[in-house]
Amino acid sequence: MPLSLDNRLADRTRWKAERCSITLVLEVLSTKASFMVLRESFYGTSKFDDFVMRTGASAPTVSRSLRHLESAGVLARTPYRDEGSRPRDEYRLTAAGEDLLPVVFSLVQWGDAHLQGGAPPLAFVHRDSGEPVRVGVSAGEVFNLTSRDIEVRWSGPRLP
Amino acid sequence: MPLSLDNRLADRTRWKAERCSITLVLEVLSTKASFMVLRESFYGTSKFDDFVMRTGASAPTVSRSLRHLESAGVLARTPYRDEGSRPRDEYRLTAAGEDLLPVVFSLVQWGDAHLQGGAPPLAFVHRDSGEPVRVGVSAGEVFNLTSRDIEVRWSGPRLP
DNA sequence: CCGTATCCTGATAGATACTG
DNA sequence: CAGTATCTATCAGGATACGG
Repeated sequence: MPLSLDNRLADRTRWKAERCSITLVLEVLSTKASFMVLRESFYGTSKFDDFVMRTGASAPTVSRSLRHLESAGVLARTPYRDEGSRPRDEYRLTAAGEDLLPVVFSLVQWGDAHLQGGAPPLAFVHRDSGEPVRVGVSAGEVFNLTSRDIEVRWSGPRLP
Repeated sequence: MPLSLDNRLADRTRWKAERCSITLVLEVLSTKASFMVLRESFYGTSKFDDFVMRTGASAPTVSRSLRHLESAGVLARTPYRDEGSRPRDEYRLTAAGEDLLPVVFSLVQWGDAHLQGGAPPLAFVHRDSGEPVRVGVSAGEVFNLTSRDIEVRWSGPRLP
C-alpha cells in the first residue's frame, strides 16, 4: 500500500532525483562497505584492524570508507594512545552518525524477519527492562531510545 | 555511543560477514537504483515509465532493478489492463516490501535532518491526527504505523 | 600493527538500438 | 508506450606492495 502522495508531486517528474533526501543520503552511504563500517561502529568497533576483520572487507576498502564517512560527518577520527604504544587514530560515531541508528537497525530487523532462516543471530533488548527493542514508525513522542539504551545479545545456538 | 555488545561477539572475527542480516539485505538493496525504485514504490509509483521518470535512472537500470527486487520478493509484477489499451505489468510492494518502510523512511528522515539545507521538501504526517510521523527505536509494543496511515505533504516553498 | 597508494578486476549505470 | 539486449564508461572492491 503506497503512501498517500499529493498528485502534484507524483506528476512532477525528476524532482526527487535532485531534491529527495534519499538521493543525498545514498551519496554518503550507498556502498556496501560504508554500511558495514557503520554497522560495526554501532557495535563498538573503533580501531582500523577491527573494522577490517569484522567487516570482512579489505584494508583499502575500509580506509576509503572511513575517510568517506569521516568527510560526511558520520564518523570522527581522534588520536588516542594506549599505554606504551605509539599514538593511533580511532573512529567514533558523531552525533549525526548516532542518528543513523534507525537506518542500521531497520535493515537488520528486515533481514532478520525476511532473509534469515529461523532465529536471527542477534537480539536487541532494552538494557533496563530486558524488553525486545524494535524500530518502527509512529506519530507523536514515543521514540526515546538511543544506542546506549540497547544491549545486543547473541541468541543463536552457539558462537561460530 | 556504541551498543553494548557481548565481548565474545566482538572477538569473533568475520562472523558477521557471513551471518549478519545487513550483509544479506545489502545483496538485495545496495545499489542506488534499487533504493530509488523502492522509494518510488512507497510513493505509489507502479508503472515502468513512471519509475524511469521519477527516479531519474535509465530504462535498463530500472528494468534490472525491478527484476532484482521482484526476485527478492520485495516487489510483485502483476498484469493489468487499462480501458482500451493492451495489457501491461505493474509493480507493487509485497508484504515483505511494505516492511521496508522503516528503512526508507529512516533514510529520508536522516537526510532531512542532516543533509537538506533548511526545511525538508516533504513532510510525513499521520493521516488521522495530522501529527508528524517519525521513525525510531523503542521497547515494547509501541503504536506502529504502516504506509497506509501516513500522508505525504509538500512543505517546500513551491513545486519545482 | 596502522594505514595508504597503485593497479587490476568485477559490478553498476547510461547510451543506443531493437522488439512487441 | 513498455520493456529488454548489447555495449561501453565508470566506480567500488580486492591483491599487492609500500611507508609510518
